[in-house]
Amino acid sequence: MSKEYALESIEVSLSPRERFVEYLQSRGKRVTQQRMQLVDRIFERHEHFDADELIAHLSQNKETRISRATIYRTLDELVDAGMLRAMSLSGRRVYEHDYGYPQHDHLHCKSCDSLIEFASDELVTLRDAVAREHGFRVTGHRLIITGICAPCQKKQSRPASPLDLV
Amino acid sequence: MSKEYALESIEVSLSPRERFVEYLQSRGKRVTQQRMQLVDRIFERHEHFDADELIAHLSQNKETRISRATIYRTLDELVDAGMLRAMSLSGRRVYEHDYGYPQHDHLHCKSCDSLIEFASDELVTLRDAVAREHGFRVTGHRLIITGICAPCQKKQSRPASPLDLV
DNA sequence: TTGCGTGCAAATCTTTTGCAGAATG
DNA sequence: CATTCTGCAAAAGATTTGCACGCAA
Repeated sequence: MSKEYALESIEVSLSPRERFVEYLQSRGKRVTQQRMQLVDRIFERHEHFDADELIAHLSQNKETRISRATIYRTLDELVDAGMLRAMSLSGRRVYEHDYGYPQHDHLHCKSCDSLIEFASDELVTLRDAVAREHGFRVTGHRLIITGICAPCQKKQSRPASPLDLV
Repeated sequence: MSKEYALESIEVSLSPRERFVEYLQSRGKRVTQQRMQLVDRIFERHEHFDADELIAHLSQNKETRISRATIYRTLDELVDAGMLRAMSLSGRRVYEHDYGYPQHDHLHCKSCDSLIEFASDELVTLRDAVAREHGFRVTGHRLIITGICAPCQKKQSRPASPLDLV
């Protein structure tokens, strides 16, 4: 998974933890240890991750050993809360921050599987224009540009993953 | 899955079947009944489909009963041949024609799950500009705009599918 | 105290794979 | 005739679910 960050984070008034607590309470859901450990862990640093990576990291520490089921359930809640975005890459669900982080899209390298972020206002303008033509009410979008990143071009085309699924 | 077509098909010199045969032969692969029945069926009409829909359709006819495994294997070959494109929507792999059909992107309605196609040259220009800035060599892209389509807006927001996964 | 949440294991769902027999070149 | 393909069933990988018990409110 990518370790490249292309963008600066943006200012938010509540910490991710506070924001999640607010969300849970507004829905009559409980503020549990597991949920708190998960938000903390997830927003500790900005990177793309999947459920397995999260489980692997958390289970290193005896204190934060959380079951698979709970992790999947909590990830869904964070998506509902609008704090995470999910996309699927090669059949696997990948998450990224959607709280305290600006709208952006990705360049996906087929060779090393890294994700490079970029932001484009023009894209949003274009998107809205297309939607308007179709009487479509936009709630979001996802653009993934696939190809080979600069470092991999130098390394000379290494075999890419078999299925170029996005 | 969507039944809406937004674009006109484009002229191609070989029929999908001929094109696939050419591909198979160029790779020393065999032209089997199953493969031929599949290309025929798939290119019979332009729509988005997944492996299950294909299996369901084909097994209605005793003559074209093809095993799941062969269907998956052939879909991969058609993708390799550049005749189909795959994307994943809500965790399921969905295919569409990439032969005899122009480059395009989609509006995806969260309410009725339909896919509406649109083509935009500007988008390609924008894509190439972004990639150039990053020294990225583009091989393709996928843009999915999510929201609510015009018909669904009228029907008044019906509950959307739980996971807005793209 | 009253449920909601968690962990566990089993169940699902989708796609992949090993292998023996069938079909193609 | 030599292989490649296919079908079957089992395997694999990811995510979901039922249920009994524990914990938050």
